[in-house]
Amino acid sequence: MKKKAEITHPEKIYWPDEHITKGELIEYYRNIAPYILPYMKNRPLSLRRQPNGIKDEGFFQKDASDSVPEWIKTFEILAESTGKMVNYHVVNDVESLLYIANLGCIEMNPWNSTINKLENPDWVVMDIDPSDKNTFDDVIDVALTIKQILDEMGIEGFCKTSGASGMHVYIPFGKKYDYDQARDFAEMLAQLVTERLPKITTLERSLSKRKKNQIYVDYLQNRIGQTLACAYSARPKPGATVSTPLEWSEVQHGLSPKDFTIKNIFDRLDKKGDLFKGVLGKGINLNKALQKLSVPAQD
DNA sequence: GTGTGGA
DNA sequence: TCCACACAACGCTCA
DNA sequence: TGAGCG
Repeated sequence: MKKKAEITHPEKIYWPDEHITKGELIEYYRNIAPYILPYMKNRPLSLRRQPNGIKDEGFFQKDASDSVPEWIKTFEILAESTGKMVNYHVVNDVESLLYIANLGCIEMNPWNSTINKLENPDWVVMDIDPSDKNTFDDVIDVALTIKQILDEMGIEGFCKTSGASGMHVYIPFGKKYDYDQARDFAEMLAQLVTERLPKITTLERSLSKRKKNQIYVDYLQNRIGQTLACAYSARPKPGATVSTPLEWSEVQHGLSPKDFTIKNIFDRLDKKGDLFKGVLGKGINLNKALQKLSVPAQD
């Protein structure tokens, strides 16, 4: 059985403004594989496919078709709402990654948990999702406020650009808690953020009810089956941006998510390495963290 | 992006 | 043989 | 039950 992704239509234009081709996307994933695979390994994958490039709205795909090659790993999960089994792709190696990319999947969206422990996420994620009236400096302020709260709890968080207009802050959970606990923790964090930044943040999910210049702090991404763009995933956005892990010292006004692209990220990785490693670490002690928050330090 | 079915 | 066409999500939340 | 949302 040969493990070899066949690449079709490499000359097809995916980013017309930049004249970036499908072949260049495939090359990006071939080179980024050592960095991105740890965050995709053994996770069910939601595919967002845009086989006609980023100007096309594309479609989501969860169920691997019957025609999936036998060397591609898949994993069946019951979809509660339909009662049907969904056979998810699982990408554990570079050839599988290239197979998925060749389907026109620009953006990789893995679950927050792995197939051997589906109910227990590896991390909590805070999704900072600005309106188009916010500046990226607003997004930075929200990320720094989350960082401040995490500092007060004595726990470490990891920040990345989403590659689009927002940022993601990950907190390692080490498969020690379930999705309900992850969600409750994220909701509490989001609540604290809106208390500290009431002018620019909201927990209101409905777009029509949100004030125009408010950032939605989305804690509901911490549910089974929910996905976000993976660290090091390309995004179907102008400039061919990449969701890029950051040092906290870089998270300051003036930073732009457009600075990190499939063309230039490798220079950065050569210098800084994988800043997201800790996300897969042993995970926080939830009780300890919550105690620190409710009992202010005495001195 | 691919598999199909009818012209 | 060619091409038009079908098909490729889920789950929560709120009204 | 259905529309909205990510």
